[in-house]
Amino acid sequence: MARKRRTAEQARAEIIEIAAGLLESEGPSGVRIARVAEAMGVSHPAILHHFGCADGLREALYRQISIDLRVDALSILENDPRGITIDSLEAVLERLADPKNGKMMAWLLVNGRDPFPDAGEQGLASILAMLSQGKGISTERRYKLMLVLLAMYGESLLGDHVRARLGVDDESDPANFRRWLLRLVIPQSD
Amino acid sequence: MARKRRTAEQARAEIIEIAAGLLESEGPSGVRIARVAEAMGVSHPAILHHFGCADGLREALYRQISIDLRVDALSILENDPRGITIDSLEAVLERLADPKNGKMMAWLLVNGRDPFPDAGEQGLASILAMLSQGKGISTERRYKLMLVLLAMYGESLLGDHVRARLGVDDESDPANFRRWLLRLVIPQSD
DNA sequence: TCCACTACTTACACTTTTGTAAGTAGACAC
DNA sequence: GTGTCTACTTACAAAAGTGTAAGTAGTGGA
Repeated sequence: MARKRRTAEQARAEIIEIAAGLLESEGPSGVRIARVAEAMGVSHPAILHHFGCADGLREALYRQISIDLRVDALSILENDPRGITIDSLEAVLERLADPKNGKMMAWLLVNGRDPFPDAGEQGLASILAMLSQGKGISTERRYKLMLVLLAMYGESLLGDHVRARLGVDDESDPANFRRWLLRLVIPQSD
Repeated sequence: MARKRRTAEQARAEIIEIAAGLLESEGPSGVRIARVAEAMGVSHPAILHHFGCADGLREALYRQISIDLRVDALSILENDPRGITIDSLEAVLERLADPKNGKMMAWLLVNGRDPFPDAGEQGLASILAMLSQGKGISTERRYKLMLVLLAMYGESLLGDHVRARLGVDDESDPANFRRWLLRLVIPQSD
């Protein structure tokens, strides 16, 4: 059989990427070494070669997803030359609220994983600083931060479902909702 | 072997209850007919007898969980003789935000299930009425409702994780947060 | 060009999970 | 009591999923 040879690093990355895709498209039962190997076009022992055992792959997938979820959103803050602005915050919220994140997050949670493992607190801390405007953190401001985070994670998980129940099918509603929320918690941001 | 005989209805209810318990305590891999049968003290074909196949059980479990999630919270509104009050709303939020719901919800979502299937809109509609105070529903008020719902579902799913990241370990914090949130969206409720 | 390394293959074995066939026993009707 | 119904049992079979052993084929270095 024609064989494609990757570096170990490439292979591991590709396997995880495909496993993540299967998780999203087929649900948890798509994350099996035989299924992943099939989707990737390799034999299933090739997967075992790189991850040791089936749970090894899942473990690596947990890690990668939790990293992606964070990096994806926070890289915006780090890369915006103007620093933290209302616009960049809004972009962060958009990423946080992305329904694609929802399924991944749900998988982590239902498997008892911490969705925020051992990362630097950079992201939360900087948002916090924005909200507290250098005056030190009050309970009020912390609640605002939690509200925004929980609402956006809630949005990613079941925003579409809630809108369906409320009979809303305006495509721009999620964006409007995010903007409304930012103005609610940062009043001077009109 | 000593045999306990239930009605078909009782058996199905008991099986689902035990399966739900296993889902919470052992995660998705606990929901297998052999495991459920063991926990219930029957042979595994007994499960198949009532649900046809393994997926039949899971399907029934999806249904039951989505019903329970709703009924649990909304029965408070329906049973409170004073009608909808700030206190009863707060009790609803507490139920919505219960971490036990989180795992169940996550399981529904990661398996592509609608967490709010085909139920009467009673619950949401009555909360909506409370927020709109009979004046008809504005976008502002709908956003407030969505904010509360999404934040509380977010809380149920990962409130504890977010608090851990922010270094909060005050046990009464979730309750305080809920009260703060209600005052934020219903200003006259101090 | 040869060699070492290892990403990958095929073939097989094992375990886990699901499903089936046939029969057993508890409850209810008469 | 006798009989019918069906919730449940045991025993077996099939399938799915995982893991192992041994060998093959790319790739990079000498």
